Amino acid sequence: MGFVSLPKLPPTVDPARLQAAIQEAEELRQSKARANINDIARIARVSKKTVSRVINDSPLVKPRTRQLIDAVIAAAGFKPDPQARALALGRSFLIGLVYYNPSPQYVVNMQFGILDAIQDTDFQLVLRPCDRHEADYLGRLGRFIEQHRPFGLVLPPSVSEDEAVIDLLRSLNADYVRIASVPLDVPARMIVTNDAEGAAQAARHLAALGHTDIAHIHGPNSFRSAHERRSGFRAGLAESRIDLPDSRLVEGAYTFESGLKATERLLYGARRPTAIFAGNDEMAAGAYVAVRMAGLRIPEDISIVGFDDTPTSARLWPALTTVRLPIREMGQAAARLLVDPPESPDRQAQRNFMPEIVVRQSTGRVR
Amino acid sequence: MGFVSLPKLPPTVDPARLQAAIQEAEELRQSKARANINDIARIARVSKKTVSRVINDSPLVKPRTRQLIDAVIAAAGFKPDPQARALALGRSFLIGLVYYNPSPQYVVNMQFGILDAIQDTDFQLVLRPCDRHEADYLGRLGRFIEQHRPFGLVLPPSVSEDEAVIDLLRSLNADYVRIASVPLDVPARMIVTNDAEGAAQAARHLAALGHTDIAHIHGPNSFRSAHERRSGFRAGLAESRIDLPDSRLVEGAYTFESGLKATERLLYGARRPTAIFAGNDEMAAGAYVAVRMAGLRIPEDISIVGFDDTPTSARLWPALTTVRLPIREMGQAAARLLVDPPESPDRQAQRNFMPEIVVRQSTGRVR
DNA sequence: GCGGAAAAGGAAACCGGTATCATTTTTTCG
DNA sequence: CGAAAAAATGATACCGGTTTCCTTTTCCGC
Repeated sequence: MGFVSLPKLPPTVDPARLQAAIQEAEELRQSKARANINDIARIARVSKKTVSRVINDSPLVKPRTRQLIDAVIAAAGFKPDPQARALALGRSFLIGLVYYNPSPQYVVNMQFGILDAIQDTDFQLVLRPCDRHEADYLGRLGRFIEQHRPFGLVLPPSVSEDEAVIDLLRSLNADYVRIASVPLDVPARMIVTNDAEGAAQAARHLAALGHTDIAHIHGPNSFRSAHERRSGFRAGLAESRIDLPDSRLVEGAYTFESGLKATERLLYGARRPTAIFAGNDEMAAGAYVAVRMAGLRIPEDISIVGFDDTPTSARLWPALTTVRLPIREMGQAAARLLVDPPESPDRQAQRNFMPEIVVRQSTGRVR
Repeated sequence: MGFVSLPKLPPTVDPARLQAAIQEAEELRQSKARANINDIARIARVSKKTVSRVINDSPLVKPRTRQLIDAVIAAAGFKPDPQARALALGRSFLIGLVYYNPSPQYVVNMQFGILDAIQDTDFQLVLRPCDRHEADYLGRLGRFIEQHRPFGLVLPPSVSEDEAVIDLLRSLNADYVRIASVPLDVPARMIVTNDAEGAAQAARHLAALGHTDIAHIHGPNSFRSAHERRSGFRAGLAESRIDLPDSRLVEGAYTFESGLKATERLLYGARRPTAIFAGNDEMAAGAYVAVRMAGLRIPEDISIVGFDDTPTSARLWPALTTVRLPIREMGQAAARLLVDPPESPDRQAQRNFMPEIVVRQSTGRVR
């Protein structure tokens, strides 16, 4: 009769030794403010390199050893010092958010998104606003990167389209993720929003309400999003055979004031449009003021649509019909792309975001 | 005849040696990505400790030596590594902004203020939003501090009043500056705004317009600012012998929605007030919507005053009369208090800020 | 010119991790 | 069973600064 060959059990750590080590680790925790890797190594009776391997999930540690070290780490409440790791690794645990001066709502949402993603990790979010009109804005950014060696950078729209910035980052070998309305880079470095489709939805909505005389206040021509939104809007209108002549286009700067001025131009032109699609909510807010100053009503006299769905839109009266961009989620996805290891399933996370129209009270049937 | 005793010239560094060192430093700059303190020491033919002394402005370095080392540092483009300094010093160069979820406008302004102050320094701004309603919010904050040993923390109103947070910071020996409407701490750790006086200005403005039937939507009772603004407003009205009975007070939450709800309560009460003072701009924006939904006009039927002067106020229509709080400047002052050495003249900078009323179009004479 | 104090500077350890490479242990297999 | 191969671990240097403590210079009055 033969012996059944039992599957070999993984050799387990000597319980007595484990207990003793845990005991010692807990005593350490009481006495000393903060355990370091040497303490852990001493208590577990291994070298600090082995502890380092455990910390970094190296596969070269025997399960038995790992179990012991993990127990000691937990009992001692040890957390590796980010500063020391940063020094040794030659890169810090900072995630930089680089932005020009967009609407506060937008930045704040993006910030929250990134913070969601790095919650409870060693990563920290640092803010790097920069002024494109300042002569040395690239120098500033470059010095920051050389000095602090951030783990990665998130580039929201507008910065993401600045090739001078990208060239700088490449030359400094810095990791980054670009957020834009068109794929400007390899997929691993991009979060893409289909702004064109969002704008088309706005167009369909206005068309369905019977509007035919429609104007569009677009963002600066140097912004890809302005392009995408304009052409998407035009395409959406074309589906209903509505024309968007150049005379119905006004360029704004994505700011409240520019929206106000642009709307005034539209209102006092030859024929007043019955609907205005603003390139973002800020400009839509400006349009509201211009319309009111002209003594007109929203939406009875004129319908207005925005883009972004920042909290502003719900604060306006009547509440603004707008195209929702999931900014927070996008920030989260961008940060994950930086932070999660490439083979991680999270790394496969959403990289394409589809805007969606949110119908509120600023649009109505044409009279 | 006596010799005129000339003031002894400080011994100057040997020009030849200086030139040679600068030359060498510049070559280094070309060749190597990044100079470190050892390179500087070698080129200047001093020990790294002496270089360290120069970096840290120690008075124990002879002017001649300092001149030489400074020249080498400049020629080599050397900047000490913040990570390494942080490790050695046991504290990082991070300034943490800890906040609950206030209005985005407020946070963004505060962020800009802090960034103004740490511009071109090694300090970085990191964001630490926290949710007071989460069970472990103190634990999270504590772990952050123990792990990252931030240089200092800025606590805007509301967090600044949370004694549990303060106790935690004290126990962890963390440096902080509190921003609040009353002096809660030693002057070196406080930025104080006189909210009561700001609210009194609002009261005087409304009184001057002939209003006597006035309501106030105040912030949560747990906020000092709500207290200060309410009592300041009441005192300001009292100067004109106008009463602010408890029946004219409604508690809000400093949010848009709460402002809307509170205003509805006021409008549908027994007698409609002719003016409403909202505790902040967000609630004022909510009041606008409630007033509009009730079919009333601003300011003809009802005057509205806000507080903070966030960008929102100018985006409303009609533009909101509000009390301006110099949030950005306050953030700047708070960061300076943390960053500038105590004996620095900047440290004597403004610590008390006086709000100021900004009259726009949302207030008018009572009918 | 000399002794002693003060000023200036340096050697080596340290902060808390990681990397390289050699060494020890374990496994595999003839 | 024993040798070679593979796996696991450790000794030591290193990242780039600061600190401790000791040595050398400089300055001063006599």
